Amino acid sequence: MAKYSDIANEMRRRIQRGEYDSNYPITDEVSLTKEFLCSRMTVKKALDILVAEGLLYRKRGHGTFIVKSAKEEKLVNVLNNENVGLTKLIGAEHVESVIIGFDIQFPSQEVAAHLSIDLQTPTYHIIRLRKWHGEPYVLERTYMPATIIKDLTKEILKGSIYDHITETLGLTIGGAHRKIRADKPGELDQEYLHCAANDPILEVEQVAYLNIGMPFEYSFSRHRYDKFVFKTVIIQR
Amino acid sequence: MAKYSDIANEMRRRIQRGEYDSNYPITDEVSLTKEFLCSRMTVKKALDILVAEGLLYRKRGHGTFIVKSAKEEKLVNVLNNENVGLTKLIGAEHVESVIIGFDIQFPSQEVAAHLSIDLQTPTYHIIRLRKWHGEPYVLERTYMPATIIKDLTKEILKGSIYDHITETLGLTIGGAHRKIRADKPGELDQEYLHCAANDPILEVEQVAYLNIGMPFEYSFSRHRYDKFVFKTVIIQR
DNA sequence: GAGTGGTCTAGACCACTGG
DNA sequence: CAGTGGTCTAGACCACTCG
Repeated sequence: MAKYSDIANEMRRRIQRGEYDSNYPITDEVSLTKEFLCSRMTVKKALDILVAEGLLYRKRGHGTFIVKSAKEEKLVNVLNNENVGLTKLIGAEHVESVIIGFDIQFPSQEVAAHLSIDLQTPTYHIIRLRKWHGEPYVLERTYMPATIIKDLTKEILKGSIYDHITETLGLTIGGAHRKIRADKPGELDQEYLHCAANDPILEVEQVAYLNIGMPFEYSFSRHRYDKFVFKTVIIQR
Repeated sequence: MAKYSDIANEMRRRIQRGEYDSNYPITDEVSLTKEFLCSRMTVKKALDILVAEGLLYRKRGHGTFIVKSAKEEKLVNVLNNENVGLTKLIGAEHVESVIIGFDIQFPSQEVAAHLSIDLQTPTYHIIRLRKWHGEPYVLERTYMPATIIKDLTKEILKGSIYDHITETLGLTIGGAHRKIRADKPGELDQEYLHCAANDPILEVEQVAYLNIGMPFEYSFSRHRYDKFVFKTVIIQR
C-alpha cells in the first residue's frame, strides 16, 4: 500500500471519529508532514483523496476544513464515485443474490463494442436480483467475456463476482465508466423489484476495466428509485 | 492558468483531433516532459485530468492509451463530473430560461442547513425552466443567500446566474456536492417539462460552494429522463 | 535489461488570507 | 507580515511488462 493511501485512511478515521473540531481547520499540511515523516506532496495527495470523497475542502490562505454535512451522513443507500464493488458497499451480511438468468452466448454488436471483443468471443450473460435484508434492491444485467472471467458458476454468482475475480482469478480491478439515467420500469423490473408500473428506475450503465486496461464487465444495474441515491463530488480546478 | 492545465488542454485537443493513433500508447511521460519543458510531476498531473475525464487510461509497464469510446461520444445531453456550470455545458446560443418563480424569503430549516445560514438570512427562491432549441429540458428550483449573491434580477435569471456570480460579483466558484436520484414527476414537472404522468424524472440535488468554502447554492434540477444522462469516471487507487 | 507508469523527496516560489 | 494551500522542479527508486 502506498504511503499516501495509509495517510488518507488514517485521516479519514480521525475525521469520522471526530478527533478534529469541525469549526476549525484541521492540522496544516506542513505539520502533517512532520507527523507522518514524509514530504508535503505526499500529504497533499492523501488529502486530495478525502477532498474527492467530499470529506474535506480547502480554503487557500486559510486551511483545510471538514465538510460538516459529510460527517453526519451515514445513510443506507449511498454510493460515491470512488469504488467499484457491490457487495462491499453495504456489507455482505444481509445481501442475497437470486440468479434469474445465467448462460453463455456470442455477444451482440453493442456488447462486443463495449467489451472490446469480437463477435466470436463467448460471453457470459447474467441476470441477478440483489436483495438486502430480504428486500429487492437492484436488478443487474451483466455481460462478461468468458475468456477473461473464467469458471463462473451459480455458486459464485450467489456471492460476489468481484471476490472471484480478485481472489480466485488473481486479477486486479481498475476503473470504470458509468452513465446514470432514469427510466421507466420494464416487465422484469416490475416482477423482481416489486415496483409499480409508474415507479421510476435509476439505471447505472457501467463498463468496468481491469488494471491492465481491458474491459471485463458491461452491465446495467436497475435500482428502485426509492432506495438509491448516487453521490458525487465536483472539484473545481 | 497553471502549466498542468495548459498541458491538459493541449493534450485534450490533440486527442480529440485524432493526432494520436488510438491503437498505440500516446507519447510517454518522459518525452512529454521534454516537449513541454517541465518536470514529470507536471506532465503526470495534466494527464491525471484527462484520465479523470475518461479520455485516457494508463497501463503500468505499457503506456498511456486513448479510451476509444470516449472519442466517438460527442452526444448531446452529457454531463461529466468536472464542471459546475449550466449554460456553459451546451453553449448559450440555443438556451432559453423561463422564470416561473422569483422571490426572496426566509429559508426553511432544510435550506438553511444546506446553505450554512441561519433562519433570519434572506434567501432567493428561484424556479426556472431551461429550454434548449425551444424544447423544455430541465426545471430548476434554486436557493441562494441574498447576502452572498446580491442584486439578482429577472434579467440576470434569463441568462446565466453563474456569469453574474463570476463576472459581476467577482466571486469564484469552487466545487459542489451532488446527489442523483430518479423520481416520479410532480405537477410542475408535468406542466413545464411536458412529461406524462408516468415519465420518470432524473433529479440532481446540489450544494455548490464558492472557492472560499461557503455554500452559495442549494438546488434541485429535474431533468426529462429521455434527454439527460449523467456520466462519471471511477479511478481505482 | 529497457521502457513504462507509480510513488516519493526536499526543497522552491507563488497566490491568497488575515491581522 | 506570517501562515496557509497551489504549483513546480529535478531528481530518485520501485513495480510491472515485454522481449
